[in-house]
Amino acid sequence: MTSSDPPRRRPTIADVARRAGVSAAAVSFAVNDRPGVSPDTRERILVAARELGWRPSASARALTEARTRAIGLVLARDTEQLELDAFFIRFLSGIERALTDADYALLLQLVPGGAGAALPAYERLAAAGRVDGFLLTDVELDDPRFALLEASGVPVVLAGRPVGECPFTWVETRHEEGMRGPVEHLAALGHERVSFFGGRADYEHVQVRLSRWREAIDAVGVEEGLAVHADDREAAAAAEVLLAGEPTAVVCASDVLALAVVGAARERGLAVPADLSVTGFDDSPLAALASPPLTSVRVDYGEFGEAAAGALLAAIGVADAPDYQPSAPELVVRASTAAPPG
Amino acid sequence: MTSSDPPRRRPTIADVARRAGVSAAAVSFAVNDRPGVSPDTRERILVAARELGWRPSASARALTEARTRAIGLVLARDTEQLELDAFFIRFLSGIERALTDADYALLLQLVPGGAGAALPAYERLAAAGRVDGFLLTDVELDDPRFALLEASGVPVVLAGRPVGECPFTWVETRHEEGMRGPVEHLAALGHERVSFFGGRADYEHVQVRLSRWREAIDAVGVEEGLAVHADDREAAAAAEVLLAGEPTAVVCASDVLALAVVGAARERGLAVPADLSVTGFDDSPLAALASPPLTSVRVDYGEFGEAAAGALLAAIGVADAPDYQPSAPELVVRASTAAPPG
DNA sequence: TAGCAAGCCTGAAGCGCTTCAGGGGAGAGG
DNA sequence: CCTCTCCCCTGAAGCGCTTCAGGCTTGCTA
Repeated sequence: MTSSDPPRRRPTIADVARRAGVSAAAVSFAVNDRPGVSPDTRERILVAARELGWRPSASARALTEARTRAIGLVLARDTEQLELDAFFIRFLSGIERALTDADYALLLQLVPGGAGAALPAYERLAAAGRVDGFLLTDVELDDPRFALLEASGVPVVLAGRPVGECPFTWVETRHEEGMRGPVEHLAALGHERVSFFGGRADYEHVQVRLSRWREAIDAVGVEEGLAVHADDREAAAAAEVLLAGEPTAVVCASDVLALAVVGAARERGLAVPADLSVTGFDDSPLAALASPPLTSVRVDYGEFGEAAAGALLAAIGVADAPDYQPSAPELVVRASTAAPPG
Repeated sequence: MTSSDPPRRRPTIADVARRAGVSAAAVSFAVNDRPGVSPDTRERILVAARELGWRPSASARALTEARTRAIGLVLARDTEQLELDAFFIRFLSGIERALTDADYALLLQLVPGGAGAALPAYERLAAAGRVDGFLLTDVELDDPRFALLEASGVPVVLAGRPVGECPFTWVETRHEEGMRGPVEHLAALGHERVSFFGGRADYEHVQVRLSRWREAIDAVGVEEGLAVHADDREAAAAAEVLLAGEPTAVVCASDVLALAVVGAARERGLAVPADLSVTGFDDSPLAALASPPLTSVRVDYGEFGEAAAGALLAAIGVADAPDYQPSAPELVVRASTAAPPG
C-alpha cells in the first residue's frame, strides 16, 4: 500500500451538516423530504451528502424509527427440496421487486428440517427486532409458527391458504384452477381415463389440486383414474405403482413428478406421448428441457411473491396494500401429450 | 379481541435490569458473557431476561457496536438463470450454516440484469452500513464491483477465482478437476473422440473447465472434438451445431447443457447412450431425474458456501478463518454414457 | 410603524444498547 | 486495626440518527 490508510471513518450526519453549514436536524429533514427546508438549503445539503458519499446509517435509523426496513423469510426445507423447486426462486424475485420499491431488504434464513426446526429462528429474529415482519410459506396444518408470531406482535403475511384458524392476512394464487387445463386438454385428445400424481397428501396445495382434478374429471365426463401421492424422493417407486394401473394419461402436480413418470414409463418400454400422455405443473425450466418437453401449467409465482411482500409492507405500514388480481394459470402444451394409443 | 391489547412494547434492557434488581450495564455484561458479574447475579439476570422474552435489540447493538451482524449477497441474474442452477441453492445453504454459528444473518438481494445493474444495490447497502461484508459471486473480467467495494472499505470475499487484479481474498472449489472424470470415463468406454459443450466463453469457470478438458483429452490420448459455447437459452440451437460434427461423446459443463444435447440427439433420431454418450456437470437433481439419468460430476458447493462465508466472517473479525480443503469432484456414472456404437 | 403570521432553521432529548472509569465492600496481609 | 487488593457492580457518556419545541427572520397587513 502506497497511500496511507487513515482508518476511514464513515461520514455521519454531522459531517454533512458541517459541510453544508447547517444543523444535523436540517440534514435529516432534507434527506427525508420533509417540509421546513428552503429549496436551496436542501440542494446544498444533498450536494454535501453526495460529495461525502453519505447515506443515513441504517442502524441509527432503525433505532430511532423503531423500524429495521427489513423483512424476514425463513425457509425450513432441505436443500434438495429447494433445488428443483420452480416456486421458490420465482417467488423470491417477486418479493425483491416489491421490496426494492420501498427500500426494504430481505433477510433470508434457510434452516434444515421442517417447520418445527424453524421456530427458534423466528424467535431470534423477532425478539431481537431484526425484521419488521415475516412472510410465511409452506404453511402446515396447526402451524406452530402462528402462536409464536402472534405473541411476538410482528406483522405477518401468509403466502398460501391457511388450513385452519389463522390470525394473519394471507395471499394466494389461483394455482388450483390450473388443474382444469390438463384434464380438458387430455379429454379433448380422446383420453377416457385420467390419473393423478401429486406430492405429499398433507400439503394443503396438494389437496386442493387433487379436488380440482376431481371436479375437472367430472365436468368433462371422463373416468377417474388412480390418484397417487409421493414425496419427490419416492417419486420413482410411486410412479411404478401408478403405471401398474395402465393409464393412458397422468396429470401431475409438479414437473418433477411428471419427469418421474416419464422415466418410469421409459423403463417399462412405454413411449411418451405415444403410449402415455403426461402433464406437469409449474412450467419450470425443466419442462421445456425435458425430452419430450412437458406439457405443463404455468402459474405466475413472481406476481404472487410481489403481492405477498406488498401485503406485508402494507401491514407494516410503509406501503399501500397492493391490489392483487392473481392471473389465471396457463396451460402450456408441449410434446408430452398426444392422443391415446389405438 | 377479548383481551385488551396495550400496544405491547418490546421489553428493553432497563426492564430486565429492574426485574433482576441490577443496572443495565450488569445486564449487558451478563448476556455478553463478560467477566465482572457473579455467577448468581448472572443467573438472576438471565432468568429475568428469559421471563420477559428479552433479547438485546439488534438495532441498538448495531449502533453501539458499529456492526450489523449481517452480510450481503447480491445476485445479479435473471430469474430463469437461477431456477435451474444447481450451484445457487447449495451455495446458499452452505452460507447459512456458517452464519448460524456466528449468529449472523444474510441479506439477500436479487437484481435483474448483469453485474452492472447490481452496483447501485451494493452502493446502497454499503453506504447505509447495512451489512458488515459482502460475498461476491459470478465474478467477471474487470469486475466493476471491485473498485466500488474497495473504496467503501467493507470486507469482501470472492467466491470464485478472480480473473485479474483482485483486492480481496477469494475462495474456490476444485470444480475444474471434475473435467477429468468424464473424459477418462468415456475413453475407458472406448470413445476415441470427445467433444465439449460449455456455457458462455467469457465466464472464468467455463474457460477453466475448457482447458482442463483439453488437458484430460491429451492425457488419455483421445482426439479432441468440437468445443462449443452457449448460453442456456441458445443451448438447443448450439447443440445441433455440436451434433452436426457427429460426435460419439459430449462432455458438458452443466446438466442443463447436457439435457439440451440429449434433446437435440433425440430429435435427430439418435439414442442416448447407444448412439451418443453425454455427461453433465454439477450433478443437480436434474441429472438423476432425466431419462436417461445423466452421468454427471458432483461438486460440493455447500462446503464452498460455508467456506466462503466463514472466510468473510474472519475478514470481518468475528470468527477464525476456516481451514477449507475443497473436496475433489466426484464422477457419478449413470445411464447417459456407454460404449460408442459399432 | 407596529404587530403578526409564516417559513426556515437550531438545540436538545431520546431511541436501547455497550463501554469505561470508578465506587464500595469484603477479604487478605501486615 | 489499618491498608491494600480484588471483585462486583453502577453511573454516565456516547453510537448516529429523528423529532419536537421553540427562536429568529422575513414579509405582510392594519
